Amino acid sequence: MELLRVDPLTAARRLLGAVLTCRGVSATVVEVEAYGGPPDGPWPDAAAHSYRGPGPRNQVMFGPAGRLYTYRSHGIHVCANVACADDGVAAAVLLRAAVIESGHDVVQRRRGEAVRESAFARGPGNLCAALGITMADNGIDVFAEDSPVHLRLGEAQPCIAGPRVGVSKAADRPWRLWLAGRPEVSAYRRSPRAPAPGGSD
DNA sequence: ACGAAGATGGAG
DNA sequence: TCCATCTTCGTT
Repeated sequence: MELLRVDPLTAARRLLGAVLTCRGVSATVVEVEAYGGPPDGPWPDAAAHSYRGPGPRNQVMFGPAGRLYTYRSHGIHVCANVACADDGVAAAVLLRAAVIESGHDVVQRRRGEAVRESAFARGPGNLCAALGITMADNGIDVFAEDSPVHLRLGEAQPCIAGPRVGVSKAADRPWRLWLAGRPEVSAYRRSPRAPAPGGSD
């Protein structure tokens, strides 16, 4: 996908407003985080899974743009990224929150009756739970017509940037982007292990 | 081989 | 603030 063959921050901007369709649900992406870049290149990112080189878990980050990179977080949750940049360059954009456009009944069933609509896909783990994305989806091309997880890019939209959530390295780098005025965007929580704000980054 | 930390989320 | 749960990684 040509539009995502760019650095992760630019790709993140292009993914805001994109429509994700998967297993009976479609949703508009409203919050993302950029990750990656070569460790010795112009975009070194100590918080990225790719920072210490390719391995079984993160190999999709090193592949072509437009592939889904899923990983398990804390042994419990599934989180999803879209790989970006050129083939061979490790970079990806984490999908952090979305607005459900259709399939509300399906999402309510998946997330539980007590969950409110604004929290349906708030947070990367909840987003995957709502859309039915699992670890079996790792590596699929989200721009292929017959893909079970499909993405359609939208129009460029004005967005706000701030520090990434939950990372202890490069904690102040403003690589989290979101659309203004959206209640579905997750709350900012700094990692308790991150050094004091304003430290080296 | 062992232990700590982790791109989280929900409860207290 | 704490904990569930398990994989990955750094250290012994």
